[in-house]
Parts: sequence; structure tokens; C-alpha cells
Amino acid sequence: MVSALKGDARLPRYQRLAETLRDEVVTRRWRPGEQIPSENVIAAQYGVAPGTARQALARLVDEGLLERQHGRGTFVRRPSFDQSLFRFFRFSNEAGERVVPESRIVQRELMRAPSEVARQLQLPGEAEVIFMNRLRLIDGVPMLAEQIWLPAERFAAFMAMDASEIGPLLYPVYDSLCGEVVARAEESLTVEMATPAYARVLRLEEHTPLIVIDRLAYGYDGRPIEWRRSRGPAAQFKYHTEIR
Amino acid sequence: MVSALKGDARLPRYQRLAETLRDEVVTRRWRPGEQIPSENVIAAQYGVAPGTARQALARLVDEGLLERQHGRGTFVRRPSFDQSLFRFFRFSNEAGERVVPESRIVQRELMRAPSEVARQLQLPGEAEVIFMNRLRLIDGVPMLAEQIWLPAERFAAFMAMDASEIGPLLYPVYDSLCGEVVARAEESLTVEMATPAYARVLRLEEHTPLIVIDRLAYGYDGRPIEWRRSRGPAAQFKYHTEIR
DNA sequence: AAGTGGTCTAGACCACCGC
DNA sequence: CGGTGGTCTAGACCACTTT
Repeated sequence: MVSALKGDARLPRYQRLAETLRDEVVTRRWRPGEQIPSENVIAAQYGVAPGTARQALARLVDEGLLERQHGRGTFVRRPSFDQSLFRFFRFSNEAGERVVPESRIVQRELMRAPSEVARQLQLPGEAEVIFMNRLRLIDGVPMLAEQIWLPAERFAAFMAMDASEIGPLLYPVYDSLCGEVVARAEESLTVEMATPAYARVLRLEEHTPLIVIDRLAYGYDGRPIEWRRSRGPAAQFKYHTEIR
Repeated sequence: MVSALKGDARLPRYQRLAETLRDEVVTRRWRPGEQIPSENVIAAQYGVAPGTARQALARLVDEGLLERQHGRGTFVRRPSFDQSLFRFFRFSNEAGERVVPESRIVQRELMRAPSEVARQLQLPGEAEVIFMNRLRLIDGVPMLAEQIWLPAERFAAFMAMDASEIGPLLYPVYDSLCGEVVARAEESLTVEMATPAYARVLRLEEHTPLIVIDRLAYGYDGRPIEWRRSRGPAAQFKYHTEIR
């Protein structure tokens, strides 16, 4: 039997099919890394021509939701953006090699959400959040100071976890422990002068400029999951982009 | 009679057709703003199915080379990226409105290319370049200090032009006077401390951080056209981006 | 009404992958 | 080898713009 397409019947079929398939990912019936049915199967399932199914799949690949591999199949893309730091900072160790910075959680506690945090995470003002203070280090030298906030309600299992068992990559932990998958994030960059406290932590002179990166991470369903603010030395900052 | 497709015959037709059409733009047989033949005409012209022509056109739209308008036709896109400053700085006048900064060319002269300029513009070390020093101001207050270098050989007509007749947008002037069309550009951002000279020009305290934007602009053919380095107050800097 | 791009169909054949 | 996605064809019909 043919399944129904979501959305307004006046919309193009490939758009309605794309929305229908997107929903499979959003509701986690299709999970990251998983293979989805072939385009012929999907076409038959929803009663459209293979070319139309193809167009829908192409759109979802464009959006970064799916990945296609010639001869193998179509898969739900596993988002991974912990390389994101490298887009902004030149981090290398003494040998000049690029490395993933080591990670040290300095502090982790429950608190009432500060007003900006509540606003960013779209929580009521009195909501509880998990607050973390984290350092990223290379060869033992602190390169980045991060503050991280999570809605306490959805991250109870994370709060219960032993801090020493948490590796440098948080998003996979969010997924496996709390079922929260980060699908995309918005970042905004500004420059500020190091306060004495940050200068001490990052071993810089006072009144050295810092790059501040605010990142709001969203799930597939568009809800905010995590807000973090990272500070690093502006001297290490370099960003490259193309425009047209 | 059917025209020949460019490129290796083992490549997909739509790729070869895309390259062939790209060449029409690169060689300026099709000029920015101009309408190009319809997909049916192109398909017949090159002996491919309309769907294949369509695929080639879609790719060129993706690349930003063409624009399609339903019911009207397909057009060579007119690149325009002087809004690029707004991606990095929040410039507004006393009334809080966004404005295109006024432009004042402080200096314009011929010189031997400094080594970095020669490298960026891919010129021999002894080549002559046009050097410009330019200020961008809002309500008479300098917001941005720019240094601009052009290959003297290709920009003789620009050098001859009266400086007072040059508006805030240089790229259209490059096009109309010298036939040099900027198709894309690469930018890289870093932070540095204001030297006394820049602090004075931009009316900032000394040891204030500046954002430095290096921009190398390329023509459709991939040759570098212009190199510029702009400096503005880091306090006004804000950059927003999405990752997934 | 004529011409354009947008959607959709129903195939064919090819290239790549894993068994 | 069978199954997958990638390319290509040759149409039909629709939606939009212009004359």
C-alpha cells in the first residue's frame, strides 16, 4: 500500500516527500548513520516516479540531513562539528601539528538559568540548567575557556555521569546518554579584552584581546539543546572565507 | 548544426555542457545581466536532452554564475559583494540606520609591487602596481582604513581617471573602465593591535584591537584582479554563521 | 497566445559496491 | 552477481511572464 505524503497537496510532490522523509529523521525513526531505503523503494512506497524521489533525496542531501554513496546506499548523516574550532583558531602543538585539544571539565553544577541563558535556550526564567566550566588545552597549555549550559530536565543522565569519563567530544555523549542529537548550530563571533581572570586562566597578559564564540546548538526538531560561550586568544585567530 | 562540448568525452555530458557554458561567461561572450538562450535552445544546440541541459544549468546556478527566473529566462548573474562589510561590522549612523559608508581616496600612486602584493596578485617581483589608500567614513567619522593594490598594466585607464569621480563602489568602475569583472573573492580575517598611526586615523586609543580583512578578488577566469587589506575597530566586529 | 522555467513520468543504461 | 546510486532520454503538463 502507498503511504501518504505530508503537507499541503498543492505543493510539489518532491517537496512533500522531502518533508515526509525529513520527519523520519527528526522523529529518530531513522537514526544517524543508518541506511535508509533505496530511491526505488521510496518511490514505490509513496507512489511517485523514481525521478521525483531522487529530487526529494537531493534536497535532503543539500540540507545536510542525508548522505549518498554510489553503489552503497543512502544514509542519515552523522553531524560532527567539533572540527569547528579549527575554522577559527590555529591550534598546533610544539611540533607544529594540528591536534584536537585535550579537555578538562573544571566545574559542573546545577543552577537557576541566568536570564540570557534562559532566553537562548528558550526556557522559563526559573528553569534549572546544568552549568559547566571547561578548559581546552594543548600540551597542557590552556587555549580555550568554555562555559556551557544545558537544560537540566533533559540532561539528568549527563549530570549523573562521572566527570572523569567525559571525553573531549560532548555531542556524542548527549546522544548516547540523553537521546539529544545536535543537528546544526549557530555561532556568532565578537572581540573583547581579557579580564584579569581570563588572562590568568589562559596565561595571557591583561588587556589582550580575546575572540568570543557564542554557539547555540539545535536538534533536528529545531529546539535549542545547548548554549556555550568560548573564549580564546585573538592572536591565534584566523578565519578564511569565500564570497561570490 | 550541433556545437561540440568541451572537455574529456568520458565525463558526464552535463558536466561537459556546464563547462562549455561557463566558458561563454568567462570569455565575456555572455555578459553579466544578459539573458542566455532557453534550456530547449541550448539542448538542441549541443545535441543533448532538455533534462541534461537543465542539470548543467542547475550546476551553474549553484556556482553563482547564472540566475533563473520562472517565466522570464536565464541570466548571467551580476556579482555584487560590497555588502560584504556588513557581514563583519555593524555600521550605523547616529540615527542607528545601516548605511553604505562614504568613501575617500587619500592616496593613489604607482609603485613597484611589494613582495607580498606580487605574490598575492601572481605578478613578477619587479611588476608595477597601483596602490591606493582609502578611508570609509560614516557621518564623517573614519570606520575603516583600506589599502588596495591593482596590477598597473591592466588598470592604466583607472589610474588615469580623476579621483574625485570615483564612487564608493570600485568593482563596477573596474568593469566599465578596464573590462575587469570580479567574479569571486577570498577573505581572511585576523586580529592585530592598532599601531599609533592607525589609532590616529581611526580615532581610537592606542593598543585597541583591530580586525584585519585581507581580500583577494578573482575574475571569472581565475586570475587575481585586486588585493586589499582593510582594518576596522574590533569593537564594531560581529560575525554570524551557521554550521551543520 | 507564445515562450520561459518548474514539476513529473517511465523508462534505459552505466558505474560502483559488496557478496 | 544483484543492488545501489549516477547519468540520460523524450516526452507531458503546469505555472509564470510578457506581448
